[in-house]
Amino acid sequence: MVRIRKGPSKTISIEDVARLAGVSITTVSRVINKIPSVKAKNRLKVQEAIKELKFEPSVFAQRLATGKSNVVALVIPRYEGIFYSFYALELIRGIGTLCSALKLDLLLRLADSSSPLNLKGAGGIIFADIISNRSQLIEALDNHIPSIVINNYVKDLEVSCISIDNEGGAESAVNYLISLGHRKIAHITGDLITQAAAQRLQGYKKALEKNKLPVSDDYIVKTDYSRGQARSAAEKLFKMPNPPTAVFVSSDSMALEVMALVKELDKDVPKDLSIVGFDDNPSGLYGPVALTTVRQPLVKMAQESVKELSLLMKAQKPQSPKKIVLPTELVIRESCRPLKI
Amino acid sequence: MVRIRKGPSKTISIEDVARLAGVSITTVSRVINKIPSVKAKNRLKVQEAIKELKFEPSVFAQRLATGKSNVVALVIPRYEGIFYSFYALELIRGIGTLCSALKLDLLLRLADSSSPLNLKGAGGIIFADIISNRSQLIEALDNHIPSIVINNYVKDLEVSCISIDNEGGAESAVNYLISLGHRKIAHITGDLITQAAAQRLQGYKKALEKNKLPVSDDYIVKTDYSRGQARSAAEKLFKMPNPPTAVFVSSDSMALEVMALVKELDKDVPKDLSIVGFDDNPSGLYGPVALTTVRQPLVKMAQESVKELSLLMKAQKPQSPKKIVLPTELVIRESCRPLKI
DNA sequence: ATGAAAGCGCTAACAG
DNA sequence: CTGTTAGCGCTTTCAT
Repeated sequence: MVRIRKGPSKTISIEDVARLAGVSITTVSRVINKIPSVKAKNRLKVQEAIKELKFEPSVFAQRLATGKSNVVALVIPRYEGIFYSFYALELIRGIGTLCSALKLDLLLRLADSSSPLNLKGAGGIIFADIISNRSQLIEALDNHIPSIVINNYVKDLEVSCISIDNEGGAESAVNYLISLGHRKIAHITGDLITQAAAQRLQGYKKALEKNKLPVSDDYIVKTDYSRGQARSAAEKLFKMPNPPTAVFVSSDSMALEVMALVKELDKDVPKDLSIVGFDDNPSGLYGPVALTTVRQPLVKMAQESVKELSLLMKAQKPQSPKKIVLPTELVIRESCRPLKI
Repeated sequence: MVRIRKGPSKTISIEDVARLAGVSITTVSRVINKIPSVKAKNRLKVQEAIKELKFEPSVFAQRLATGKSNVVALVIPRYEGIFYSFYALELIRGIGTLCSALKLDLLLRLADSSSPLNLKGAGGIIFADIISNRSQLIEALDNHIPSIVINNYVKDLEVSCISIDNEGGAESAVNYLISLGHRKIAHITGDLITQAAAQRLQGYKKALEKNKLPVSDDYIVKTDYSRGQARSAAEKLFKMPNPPTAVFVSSDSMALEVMALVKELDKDVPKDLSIVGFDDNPSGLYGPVALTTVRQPLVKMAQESVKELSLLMKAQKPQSPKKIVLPTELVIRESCRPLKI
């Protein structure tokens, strides 16, 4: 804990402003809170006094008095596979930008698993992904703190969530491959502890099944989202007696790794292997072969969550939770090609 | 849907605890603040009451009463080249982790240029990079808010800063290339609006000069740190009548792009071009040719900054600022080779 | 349209 | 060792 103002520089308070402006502190408060019922003349005097004194109302006093807080806590699992990604940064950027636009303070909390959440002071909470920290979400809900979950469809709790149609996205990716004539389609998963990776796997299976194609466990290789494991996964696939002609990879960064490996083996993408990623990470654009991928609206999800949360925070009565699933979009570029039969 | 416990949740205050425990609120306050002078018996009663009521003191009331805050604000320029990087994520992770260990709240503020900083409530500020937001730093200093700057050596202000020896790192990279026999060494810079990129350019020049090698502007290509511009830069270099045999690139992610381009042109790293990057980004490890690079202690810098700041926040008197420059380390891998003469 | 006064929940002298 | 009593700076009835 720290002494905010030291020594002689006493904090200027609403009272100083009132004195200088020659009005009551109530009037000053009204000006601060933009309550219309203040005479224009007084309003002006107060505003001038505020400017002259460089007065800034104490958030702590305001919050004490109102019981409201405009602090948004963003809870992100301190989980390597998640945190180290294009995804996390996009999220933070999207949320950070909108928070500052809406004058909300953004509190960042890297959550280690299920340790009790420190709720003090947050007026609202955004849970980014729920990985072994479900109890924190429940705690927040129990305490009636407006909360919203993103990138995770939570169906069994009364909480708003905004997630992404991972299953649909995966399905469309695999359907595309099938439409190109591929039959031997492998899937390199992300970390299945995340809902996104699990859903993408589901989508992959679903597409195969709907097209009456066999789902072989040999063609499904699990990873932790890291490039290292993506590489091993791809190596494993290539060594198979009956290797796939196409692969759907659960993230772009892993897909790029697979692509790199293919080249090292003196093979060609898409000639020898068609690849579809997931994310629409800009990195996919730079290589010699632009990556075909599934675009997911990360920034939109982030921003929607802030908007939605700020609504919840303002609302007087508890709102009925919304469950939003954002659509994805297949972005066809150069990493796939029709299979010659 | 699972129904979460609902009901009139009046905030329980220190007074409720006092009543239940049969003591005064002062005693409760003492227990909360771990002041030893409370009889064991009372302490126990209070602790039980706290547990029973699930009481959590209001941070706002505490801060109002004490004038102290344990909130650390992290100010990051909302600057694409910076923010979209390995660097930003490492920083956030390092700072976030240590803050939660030290029970400090982390407020994230994406700063758009020089808009006035909203100081309210922060007990301390970490400025990550200073890009066109110098006025915010000065504002913080003027208000005697403990502040610390990282990744930027600010020599003309009385503020502690922890930066990285970019110049030295660059110099050692180029020296290494020279020791390998290279004479035609190019440099692809980062965005020179950042101090890091500017210092790396300086280091590059210095190394050449010390070795009596000519510094040619043609060999220095400026970028904004993006992979796209890195690619163009490399293309430009290759098209030169007298192309370089080695290139020092201001970031690993750009270096990887250059490497990719070389391969596309059916040339080889390091046979046809030696490359050194900067960052020690794990991505550099995965390709067929591991990237030689300059390791910078990003996480250490982040963590040191929190430690240092928490000291400043605790200190009663203003401390004399420390200027720390963290060393880098050349990590030799496979992307360079001796030049045949 | 404005002001007086009563809190918001907690800490910090200052007695006892 | 413990309780009483002022505030901290602001919002919010309730009068005026």
